[in-house]
Amino acid sequence: MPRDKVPNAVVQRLPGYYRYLTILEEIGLVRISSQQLGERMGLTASQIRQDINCFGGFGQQGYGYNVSELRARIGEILGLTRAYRMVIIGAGNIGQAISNYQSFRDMRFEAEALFDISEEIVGRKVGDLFVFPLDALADYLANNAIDIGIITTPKSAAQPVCDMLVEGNVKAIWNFAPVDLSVPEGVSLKSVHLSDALLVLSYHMTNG
Amino acid sequence: MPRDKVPNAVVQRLPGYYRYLTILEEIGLVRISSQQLGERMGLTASQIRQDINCFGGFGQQGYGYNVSELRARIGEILGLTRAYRMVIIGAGNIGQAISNYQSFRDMRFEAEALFDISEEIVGRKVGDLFVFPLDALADYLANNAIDIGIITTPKSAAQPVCDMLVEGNVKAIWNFAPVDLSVPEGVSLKSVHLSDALLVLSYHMTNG
DNA sequence: TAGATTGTTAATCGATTAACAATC
DNA sequence: TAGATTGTTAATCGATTAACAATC
Repeated sequence: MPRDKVPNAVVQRLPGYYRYLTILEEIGLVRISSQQLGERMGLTASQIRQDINCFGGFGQQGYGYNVSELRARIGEILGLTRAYRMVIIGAGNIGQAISNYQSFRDMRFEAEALFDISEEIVGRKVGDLFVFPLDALADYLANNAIDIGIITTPKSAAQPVCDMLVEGNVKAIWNFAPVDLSVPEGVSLKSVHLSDALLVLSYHMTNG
Repeated sequence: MPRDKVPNAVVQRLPGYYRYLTILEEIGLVRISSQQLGERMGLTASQIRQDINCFGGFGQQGYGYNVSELRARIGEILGLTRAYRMVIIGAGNIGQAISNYQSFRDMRFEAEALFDISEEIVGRKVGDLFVFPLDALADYLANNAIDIGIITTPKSAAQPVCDMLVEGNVKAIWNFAPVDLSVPEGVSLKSVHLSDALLVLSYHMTNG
């Protein structure tokens, strides 16, 4: 039912919808109109109806949307109907932070192993996860169907690690190293440049 | 020279320009054309010229752009001509990761103190930073001109902490708690919802 | 039924791309 | 000078908003 050229702008907003609808469901709200949802999320009612209608009519005229149903549908569209297995390469601060992030687990994005090259940390545990040597990564990927590889290594290691992940049939890569990686067609890649946000803040502090 | 209604899309790309130009300068490249820069960054030459011309003509016909000069100009526009003082509220994994992030320091975004409520961590050091009790935040802000407050607390604490930061005259807030905060006019706010990126990845893995 | 609100088409706005004269 | 590449205007594309008939 999805597909059919969903505009990129809409895809980027889906996680926000899911987040808000989860909160609304938690507080026990049963129905909501595009108008009300728009006020909370800072979008126009019109835009919300347009967005949702990319995927078919989940609403009911004169009533609005059923919160739980809409949340469930958007969850399906986002692919949240199954668990995702993840490994993290780089057991530094960011790697550790991500491995412990509760909200990922709540949505069944499950980090199951850390890999690093540092003698100091290999063999230890971080939270409940073992830290394996990087040398063991290829084998691990060969024996486990990992969906997502998360790269939190320094710059220089990022592309080689990325290649190992691709070789090991990972379907998506989430990169925190401040480099732009190249992946073959068919592998999804999302790079996070944390400092970009700081630069936008300093831009706004400086100008207007 | 800046201002004059710089489109938001352009502002969002400025950190990327700065990042690429820094790399190009490091490898010793002296000049670059919009064509070449576009190939590296995955943008069209036309877009690059449009973007740069929001701020005035830094290029030279028949030659292109001087890498160092263009980088310096964009740095100025982004407000990187001075240091920014930062505090981090929440000394958990993410707070610690951010306090240690070398690339922030390189651009003179300087975290100088952590605050937390946990007895266990208050009074300790994380890297070179002291962890102060949250109670000490108001005083600290009164006695130090802090530019940026970074919130890495749990959800429930985020809005109260945000209010304290605003009260203490912080100019910008960078929020990692998974809530949408409200700040008065004049304070910049950037919320990072880390898991959104995972959801976009699972969307792409699921659909096409 | 009458009132409310969706689904959807049309109008507007903003951002990207194309084109080319200006000029180094 | 001739060649290259910018700065800038015009054309296209995509995304947002407005409007309203369909319908619950």
